[in-house]
Amino acid sequence: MQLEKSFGETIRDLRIENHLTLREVAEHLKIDTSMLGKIEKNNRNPSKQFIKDISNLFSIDEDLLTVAHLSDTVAYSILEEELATEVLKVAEEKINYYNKNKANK
Amino acid sequence: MQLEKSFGETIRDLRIENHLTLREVAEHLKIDTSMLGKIEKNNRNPSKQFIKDISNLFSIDEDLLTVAHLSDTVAYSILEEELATEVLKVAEEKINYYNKNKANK
DNA sequence: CTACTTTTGGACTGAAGTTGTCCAAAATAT
DNA sequence: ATATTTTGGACAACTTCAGTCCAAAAGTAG
Repeated sequence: MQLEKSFGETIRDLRIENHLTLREVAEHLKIDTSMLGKIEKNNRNPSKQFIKDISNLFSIDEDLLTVAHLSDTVAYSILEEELATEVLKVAEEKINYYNKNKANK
Repeated sequence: MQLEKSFGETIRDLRIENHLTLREVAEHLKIDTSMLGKIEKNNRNPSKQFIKDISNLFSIDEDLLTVAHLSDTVAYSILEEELATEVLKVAEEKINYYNKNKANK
């Protein structure tokens, strides 16, 4: 798994590897070229539909891109905090606690 | 550390332990009573200033409440995702990567 | 150099979300 | 029954975000 690569970098690299331009990919996905450019530069968020479509286009696992995107969002939201690592640890405990309780509803 | 307690529950419990009403605490913090009630119910976000002030009021570590709040936000944002745990793992790697690179700027 | 294509980013609009405030109903306590 | 506390709806002001359009900048090729 490509650890440090952002969602935008990931899909840009995929596009380059496939020798496509922004315009071409945007046309396939039926979105604005400028929009795609911004997503690649992490200046706009990809929608769920976008992730689904582009995964499909490049035949790559949708979960992989979903994780790339959501982890970007989470990381970015606490990047400047000294307590970031602690925050993640506690967040994980809360999620586990939530899922545990959801199980025996 | 109180794992599963949300930020709101945490400060509500602190208030009850200290035998104070919403109105009283709100007055100390110079905020609207209704606002405080909503924060305790996790229906509104605490501001940084709010966290600072209420930590001060109850003489508890500000970092503890900050972590409680931020972990709530992070957990809530990915709670419904199957991939939540994976997301947190990758987010942590991204944060470490970011901090590593910040070190040797 | 010129013509063409791609990439980048500013500007804008409407939609969606957030904050803080006020008020009144509901719940609780005296 | 009266007081107080708690809850939550409604609202305006404000911020944020998505998506679109356009033009300048950067890159490519003749």
